[in-house]
Order: sequence, then structure tokens, then C-alpha cells
Amino acid sequence: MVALARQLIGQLLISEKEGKRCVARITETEAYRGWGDRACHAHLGRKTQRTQIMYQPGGLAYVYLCYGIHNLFNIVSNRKGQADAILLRAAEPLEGTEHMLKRRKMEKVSPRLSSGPGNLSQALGIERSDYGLDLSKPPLYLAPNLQASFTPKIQSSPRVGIDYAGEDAALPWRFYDPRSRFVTKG
DNA sequence: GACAAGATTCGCT
DNA sequence: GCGAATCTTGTCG
Repeated sequence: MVALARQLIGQLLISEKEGKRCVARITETEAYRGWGDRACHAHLGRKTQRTQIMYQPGGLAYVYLCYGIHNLFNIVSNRKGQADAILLRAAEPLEGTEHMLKRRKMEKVSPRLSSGPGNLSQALGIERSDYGLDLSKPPLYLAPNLQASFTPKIQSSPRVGIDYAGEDAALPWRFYDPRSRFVTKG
């Protein structure tokens, strides 16, 4: 479901943790596919304790720790048995910005607040304990953008940080809104 | 049971 | 712009 990664741009991501409501508009995503994509943790049908969530029906959260420091937040995006997922790389704060600033230990808003997969997760309070959450209901869920007039201009490019995946690293499966400041590049 | 590497970020030069 | 920090996961013995 690579197409879904594109559709997610401009949608809303809402986290309601510890009574704090935060809303962010998704500005950057990357698609990962279980079959034929060496960059995906579940490529070639590999099934481990960490990746088993991706074999479940879509709409679940796949959170894992990278470099021992950062929580990366993915959305499982396909039907049962198809290990696809979409990585959220960046979003633009709309509500609850003060909570995001506090979690990030920052004083004022900058693009670094919620651009970059690790930063985004931290701003919204997403951690590994959120692994397997149903993303259709609180405390963490997705919602359509009600601003009908908003139609993001979407661009695609190769994915970031996966040079080890060989030729699969060149696939243009990164999608983003170039008009937003809250993206990692471009 | 041990070892190598990673879908990154921050701080300093 | 570059290099270090840091620990979980997967693979191998």
C-alpha cells in the first residue's frame, strides 16, 4: 500500500496522553513494503517478535527503538499477511503545542520540534509501550483533515537513512509537503 | 549467551 | 558539516 503513504500527507495525527491533547498535521511519510523491499524490517517474509505486528490487519501502531535512543512510529498499512508499514517522519503542530515543547524540553517552536521520526514521536509522547495500539481511537489515532480547502502539494523522493538496502534505497517512497517547514529536507 | 549494526539526533568545529 | 551517543533486536555459536 505505497499509495496510502501519499494519502496520509495532510491528515491529522492526534495523541491524548496524560490528559494532554495534541494534534499535528502529517507532512512527511515513507512507505515500507514487506515483499521486495530490503529496507523493511519484515522483508522477504521475515517474521520476528518485533515485526509480527506488521502481519496484522492495517491500522495498528508499529513503534520500535532505533540507535538505542529514538522511538520511530509506523502505521501498519495492509491486510493480514502483507507486512507493509508507513513511517511517519514529520508533522506540523496544530494543537497542544505547549505539551510538545515540554516533552522536547524546548522553549519555542522550531522545525526541529516535530520534524524527524524520533523528534515527532517524542513530541507526541509516543514510546515503545504504544506498540500495537489501535489507531482508530484514543489515546493515539488518525483523523481526516476537516479543512476541505487544504490540498497539500505532495512531492516524492528516495527514502532517507537506508543506504544499507542497496538498490531498494532508491525507490521514491518518501512523500512530503514541500510547502511546510516541518519536513526533514526540501 | 554474546556480538554487530541500525528507518537518528545533537552539539561542536 | 561531521562524529559521538546508546540499547534493542536479530543472528550466530
